[in-house]
Amino acid sequence: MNEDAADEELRKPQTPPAKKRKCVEKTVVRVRIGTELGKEKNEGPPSDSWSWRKYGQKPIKGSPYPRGYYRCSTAKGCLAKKQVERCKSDASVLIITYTSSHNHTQGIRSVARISKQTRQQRVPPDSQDPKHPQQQDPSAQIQEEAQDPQRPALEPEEFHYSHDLPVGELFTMGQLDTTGNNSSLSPVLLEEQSVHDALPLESGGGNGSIESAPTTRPTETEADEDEYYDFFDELEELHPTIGLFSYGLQERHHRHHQLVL
DNA sequence: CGAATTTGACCAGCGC
DNA sequence: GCGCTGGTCAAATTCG
Repeated sequence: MNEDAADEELRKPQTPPAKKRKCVEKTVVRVRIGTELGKEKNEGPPSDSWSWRKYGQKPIKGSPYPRGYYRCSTAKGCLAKKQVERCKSDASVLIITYTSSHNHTQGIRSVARISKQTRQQRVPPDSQDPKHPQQQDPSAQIQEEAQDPQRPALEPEEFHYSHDLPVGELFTMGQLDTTGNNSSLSPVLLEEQSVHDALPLESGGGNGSIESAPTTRPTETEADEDEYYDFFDELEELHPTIGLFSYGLQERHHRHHQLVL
């Protein structure tokens, strides 16, 4: 009742609805997935801590893949939205654009456990079933949750989770224009880009490693590469979540190595 | 049967 | 001012 009314109010405000293309807080997250996923649908909506309801899909000019529009359905009246599309240059990369903020909180934090399972099974995240959009892609979940700037007030636990991970080598944070034209960034890297028209990126707060982390690794010999992998294996022993990250990074690293060769 | 998804139409911002 | 494009709505359809 009230919620419906509130929802209607939110959807039919006195101010223009959210059709504005400018001055919208956006956060762009790139998530590497498998390539098989896209053969049936645009993409399996990557999971995160919220429920999303799809309300539209549009073909995007210049991209062979349509863009899906999702609205947060976790809480009624939540204005959070996200757009999911595939990178036109790399179909295995999902580009998720978050807009607006959640007006609620939700704590689902079991990444470490998931990551361990993922490693053990060696099942690539692309095996997710498009029919089951939620809670399917732990790596995507991590990568998405590593940001979430639209969260109005991070709970201490969430804050710890989001910033305590040494994800600097996985994420490249930076600005990009709202067209998503970020050709200056390496296509083989998972990337997280915060586009805050009003809010500058947080560079302090102990997570400076993210920004200062290298976006590309120096050329390595095969011995170095083995050592590199061992490093991640050890990391995983120390921290399962890191291990999950390392898995993705190893994949990328290997790919990069092949490209170099 | 209710909820979620699909899909075409409509609307408004933006570039030329 | 016009056309293009992106974003949203809402009816129809599908799914659990």
